[in-house]
Amino acid sequence: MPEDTVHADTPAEARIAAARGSRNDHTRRRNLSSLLTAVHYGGPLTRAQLTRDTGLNRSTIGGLVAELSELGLVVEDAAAETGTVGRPSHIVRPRRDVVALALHADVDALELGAVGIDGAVLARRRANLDAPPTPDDAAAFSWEAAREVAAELGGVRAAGIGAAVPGLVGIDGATVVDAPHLGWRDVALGERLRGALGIPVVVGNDANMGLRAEWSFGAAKGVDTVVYLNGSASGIGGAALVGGRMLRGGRGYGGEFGHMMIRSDGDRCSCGRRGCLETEVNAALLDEAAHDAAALDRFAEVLAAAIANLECAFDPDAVLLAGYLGALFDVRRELVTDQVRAMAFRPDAEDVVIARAALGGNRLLIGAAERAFAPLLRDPAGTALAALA
Amino acid sequence: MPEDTVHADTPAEARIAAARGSRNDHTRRRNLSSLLTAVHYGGPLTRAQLTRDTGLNRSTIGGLVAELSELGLVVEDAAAETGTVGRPSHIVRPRRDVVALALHADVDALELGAVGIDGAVLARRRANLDAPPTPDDAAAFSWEAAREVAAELGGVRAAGIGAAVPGLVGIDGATVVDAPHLGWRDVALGERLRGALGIPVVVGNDANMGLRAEWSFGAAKGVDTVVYLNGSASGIGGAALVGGRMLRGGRGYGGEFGHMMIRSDGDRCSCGRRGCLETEVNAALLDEAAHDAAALDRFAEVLAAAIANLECAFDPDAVLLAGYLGALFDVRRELVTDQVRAMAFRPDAEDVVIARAALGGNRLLIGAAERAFAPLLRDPAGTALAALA
DNA sequence: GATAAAATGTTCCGGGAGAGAACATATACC
DNA sequence: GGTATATGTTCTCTCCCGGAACATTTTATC
Repeated sequence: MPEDTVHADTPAEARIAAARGSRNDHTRRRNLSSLLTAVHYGGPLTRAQLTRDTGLNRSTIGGLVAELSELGLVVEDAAAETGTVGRPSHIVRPRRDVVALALHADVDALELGAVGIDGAVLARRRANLDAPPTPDDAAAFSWEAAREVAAELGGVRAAGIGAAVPGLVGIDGATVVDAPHLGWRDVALGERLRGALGIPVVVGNDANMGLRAEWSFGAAKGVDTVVYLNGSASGIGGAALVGGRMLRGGRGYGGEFGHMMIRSDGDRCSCGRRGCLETEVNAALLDEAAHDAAALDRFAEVLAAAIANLECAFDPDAVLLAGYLGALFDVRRELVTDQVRAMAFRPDAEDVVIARAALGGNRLLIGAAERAFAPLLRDPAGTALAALA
Repeated sequence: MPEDTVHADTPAEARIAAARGSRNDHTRRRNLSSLLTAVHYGGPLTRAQLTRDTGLNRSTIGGLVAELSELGLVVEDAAAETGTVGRPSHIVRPRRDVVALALHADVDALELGAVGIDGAVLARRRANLDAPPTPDDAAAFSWEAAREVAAELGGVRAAGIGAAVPGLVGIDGATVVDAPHLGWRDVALGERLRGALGIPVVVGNDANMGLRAEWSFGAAKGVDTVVYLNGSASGIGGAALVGGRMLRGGRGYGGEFGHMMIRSDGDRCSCGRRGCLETEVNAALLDEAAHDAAALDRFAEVLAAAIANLECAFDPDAVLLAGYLGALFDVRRELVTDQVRAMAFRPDAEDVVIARAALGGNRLLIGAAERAFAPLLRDPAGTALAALA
């Protein structure tokens, strides 16, 4: 074997899963997780539906729902009118007072929201800024805004806080490795927020969280394989969902499609290379060309080339466009679609749906909250909630 | 929401996993799977090691190993000398008479092998061809070669057969959608082989199976996130392992990095686009330039650009090069490595290992067999083996 | 060479978890 | 109002793992 053969210190995920033995109580945990996850994504569901969806026995579902109810995570309503024969089934719904906080740190604003476990944004605070925020600004704002939001909502319990940042975030979900537009390098934002708020923190790249939101409640709800491109003031962010899992990468830097080379003789990019997607189509260029049809056509073609390349690599079920790329797509929908299909080299290219993202201004808050909810969804009985005074 | 919002008919994998309830016997299945998987990847292991690795109780391991032994999947040897104090632990090893067949259909040859569950290629048959094989050729050869191999080995039991094909294979793992170099389109190879051999069949893209082999037993053993590029007579095949899972894509066509655009003003490719990696570096060009140092440098730079683009998208732990790309890398190792690092825009670029694939001529047979073994590894007690006369 | 210590195999019992049967309950339909 | 249908509830059974107690086998020590 070559000397530079790679061997993992820790076995790959698949092997960990294989290696870890399964004990009897794992079954319970998993089933509790199944139910909470089901009502999280699917909204209020009857116990009968849960029985069918999970394949578990009625009696088991009864016990599980009772436990989730005792944990204060769901409530059971009496059945509404069903329209069908037979005893009506209880309706299980996630409790709205179980929330996650979500912070979005952007170049020109800080925003914090409280998101219910049903995915609804319940309250929000925003601070518009003249200069990019420092990590201290972010922590101070979070503390203040969290207090206000908690007061507004009154007696909610939080699973944690998710923070969306325009930049590279380490695989640890805590360190902002490089956020050039904020001027942050190697910032331990996780620790900072944890210190300020005293609840679990998870930090992530904004594009990743945007896609997560769209996958959970938006235009790509439940789709297995999705490529996502977001155009914003801080460049083009990318993310991908592969087989139902977020593409993370070895260090957490996966999905940086903004620096995909799209024109080998293009302009020099801030990253040092030439013809990156982000230098070929960006906010400034689009603003300049707002009423220049030919220029818009050109940009649309560049976007189409990028999408074609990504389809090549990922063979996605859907490609989602957000921010100014979504706007560009809206005015050049046919051109983009046709170009992508013309450039696709594989069969069934027309199966790939290209669409604009759906969730608008709530997207990042929802996505960040989703990540904060994740541990609770994985282990409902073993994850503590913090009372938010 | 936009009209073209995508909604999956079947929920994404993560949601299926969440939705499917877990029953008590799943625990047993999972633990049997853990043990068989452990000895499959890790070779002979003592029961004590299995106890430590899985975290299960001694007594439980005893019962599980006994069941695997009764199923004829593993044998227990008396302990060798241990050198440590205490009663020596039994050694559990996978039984070599449990095999998978593997077929590689290439433009100029058909090859079939029998691979033990320990990953060793036990026997093989090869037929060199003047013209690309037809599906009938492949089926007839497989039948004949399987008989010979079975006779040579005497009384083995097969989990199934995996077939590696240079082309697009549908997500069903049975249909060759398009293999241009073989001239196959929409060929139900799975059915054909199943009819000929009467054992379970799984068909896959050759690059995918190559990467699987390298991940299981080769240069990327156990690494979580890997990008793989293979140069062969039938072009450049690509594959990626993302978070320990093979990148499949929505239709099964993921990882076609050979058609990634690398020079926007490049030559026209057979796929209709310009400047695909596969047209910029290929076997014919390399042969021509075999002794032209400047040309080799150019090719190395093209390869580096491709790798940089892929690192951007995937942030892999390792990049593996096989076939003529591996050979090119061997003679221009430093140039490729330096160029990739110069073009990488993110921190820690030097963490990414670029290496040549390790398994040589056994790679595809091992990878195809791995896929055939997968169902058995997932559910040792519930998967039947076929006696190979 | 006998004894102690250490590590592992083996056996048996107990507890947790879901399946399923039997019964109870609530609705629609006739 | 009675019946069919669907669901909730309760109880028992089985499966599976953990853990304790004991047996076995090796090394270390006197």
